[in-house]
Amino acid sequence: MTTGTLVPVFAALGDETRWSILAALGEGDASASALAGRLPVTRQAIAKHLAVLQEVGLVEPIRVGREVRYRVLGSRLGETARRLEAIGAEWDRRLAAIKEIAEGL
Amino acid sequence: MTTGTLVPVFAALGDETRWSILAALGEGDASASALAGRLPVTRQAIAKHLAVLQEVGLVEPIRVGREVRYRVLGSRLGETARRLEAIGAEWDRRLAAIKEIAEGL
DNA sequence: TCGACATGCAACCTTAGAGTTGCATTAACT
DNA sequence: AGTTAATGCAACTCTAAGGTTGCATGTCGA
Repeated sequence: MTTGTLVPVFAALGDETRWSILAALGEGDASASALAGRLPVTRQAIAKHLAVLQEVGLVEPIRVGREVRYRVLGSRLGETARRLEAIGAEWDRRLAAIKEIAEGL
Repeated sequence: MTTGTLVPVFAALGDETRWSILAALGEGDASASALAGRLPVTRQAIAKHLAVLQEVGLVEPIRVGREVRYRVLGSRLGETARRLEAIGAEWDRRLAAIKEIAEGL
């Protein structure tokens, strides 16, 4: 699995429209044109967003005849979540250690 | 705990400089001025970033005399991670369901 | 009280990105 | 082959965000 850098993934997840796209894809794989029918933005705008999502591995393109359907990669979301969880835990550990020191234990 | 919207948190985490700040704060609480001494950006730029991080609950201000130190809230990172994990799991469940249907099970 | 250091506020610059329109291209289907 | 519907590419607009400089305000300490 492409464990690329984490920050761009968060940047990709930091946009409401992209979450709308992900939500729409949750109903089933769909093409940029199909998504444009359901969302209040242009097909080209959606195409750009899909490119961003694909870039960070959150989505996968699948050619079906003359169209390109996209599928959400839940595993990537899970992987990102686990890495974030690890970082959060690390901070808690540090805070606990600092607290002990502060309390003279 | 302020379980505000998720997207702004990701947007906040989607910037390299802010991660630098979080990393620096990992060494211990620090003020904007102190951070400016360690990072290649202005104090004011850091102040803006800290405002953003505080806005989404990733950081907490603590007045210490005439200065304002900031502390990372690891719990917020953990909370965000769990919510993302849940979403990822949900997607995996959907994909599994779709696969079953596709295979005629 | 006065100087030094820290924060707060405001105006400004510059670029990245979200969105648009328009056109070219490719590929399915009759 | 020709039509239709999809994608791909390019240029353009506009706003928000990251960053800067400058100055005002506030507060600790000698």
